[in-house]
Amino acid sequence: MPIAVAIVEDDPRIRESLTVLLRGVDGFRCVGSHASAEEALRAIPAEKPDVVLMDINLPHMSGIDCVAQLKAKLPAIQVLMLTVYDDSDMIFRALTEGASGYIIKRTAPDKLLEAIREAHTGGSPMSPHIARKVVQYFHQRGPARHETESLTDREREVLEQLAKGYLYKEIADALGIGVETVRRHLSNIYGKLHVHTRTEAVLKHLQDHPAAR
Amino acid sequence: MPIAVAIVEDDPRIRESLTVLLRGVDGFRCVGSHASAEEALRAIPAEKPDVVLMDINLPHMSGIDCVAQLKAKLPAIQVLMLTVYDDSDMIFRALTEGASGYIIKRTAPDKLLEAIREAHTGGSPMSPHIARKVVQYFHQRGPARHETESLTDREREVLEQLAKGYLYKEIADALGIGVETVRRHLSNIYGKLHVHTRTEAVLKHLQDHPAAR
DNA sequence: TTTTCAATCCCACAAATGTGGGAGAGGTTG
DNA sequence: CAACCTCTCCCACATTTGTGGGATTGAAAA
Repeated sequence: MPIAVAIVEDDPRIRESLTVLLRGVDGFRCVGSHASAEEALRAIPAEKPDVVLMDINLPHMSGIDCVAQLKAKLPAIQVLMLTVYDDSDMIFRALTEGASGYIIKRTAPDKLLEAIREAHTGGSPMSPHIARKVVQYFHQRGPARHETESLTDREREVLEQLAKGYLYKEIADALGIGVETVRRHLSNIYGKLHVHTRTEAVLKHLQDHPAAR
Repeated sequence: MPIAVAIVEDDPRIRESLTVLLRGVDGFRCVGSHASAEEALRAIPAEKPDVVLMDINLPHMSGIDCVAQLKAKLPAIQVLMLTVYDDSDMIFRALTEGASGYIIKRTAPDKLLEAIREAHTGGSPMSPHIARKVVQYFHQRGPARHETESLTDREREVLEQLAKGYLYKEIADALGIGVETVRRHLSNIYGKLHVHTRTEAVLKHLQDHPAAR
């Protein structure tokens, strides 16, 4: 069963060469190619591709906005961003909007085909240079200080609720305890973390738990 | 000029097979292989490898702590985590501690060599499955809502300070205005963001500015 | 010009938060 | 057993934060 691929790319030459590439290789099927985000949004739901190759720089609506709308309609679809830009902001925006991978355009054909295969099997292919930008995001936020290590399990639960923005009353209800107890826990937590305000405690929590929200 | 590689891996068989692989291929040079993090920390500064292959699951000190100490001593070194685990927490901790890439162990030899090359040339090779975990981190935090768009420039400045955990007094000093003005701004900001507490506002800010902080 | 709006500040009141004290129940460890 | 820790709750007080009502200035828009 070949992988159904749709292309969204405004440059006719690139669009053509991608189509030809996909037609000429076993295991792939090109089910559509579109010159604009608007056209893609109209046609793709009917084409039911497994993977979409999406240029970022499209005439009216950007590829990023197109991903957002496409994923809203078809959550299961895998979108690979295909671009010449390696701007960090673009990368993060595309990823948060639901893109599965991010490939730079001058990637060799065999690598591109491999990327499509990987995206289809649940992977997230990224050009090494792009991946580095993503990794730098984690480097930049600095190592976890593990300051929340000294907290007890219960205290960690309280802190987690606190980091969601709940009031003491709401935390108490969520954990099935009294507000006074929440206040007591927080007091102890603040002491251990060497902070004096709610926001500081939340920031320390977020630093120690990158994945949490 | 071959790429100098050091290995940190406690399983003697895997360590040996990696060493043999690197010795047998042009363009690579194995400058050291170590069975423990402690041994690696002692020896690697003298071996001056370009790239370190680091197992995560080491006997005493974990590979993650080893990366942290290694990067502290030799900031320019590139560390590739090599592991069987694809636990999200492990991945994020390794990356924040300074690892450049993250490869699962059952990767084919030619892919592994390519990963080492990529790491050496400034890329960040990640197994597709690992990359997907990283991408999911961005998906999970959801698309930026752009709710802070309606804020004025000044209000955005205030919110940014707020998100650092400062007291109103400190924000006022930082911006050279009165506390009353800060309170007024915050009041307006809360109205626009439809929140009623400091923490909720900070969370919205962080959602709109992933890279911030 | 009139109107609108952002930014600045003041006041007052209510609500939420931070900090100190104490205390009892249950569990673990030496 | 005694010492210690965790979790639970109560009280009191100070501080910080949230909300409403004003008011002035200056710049930009109608």
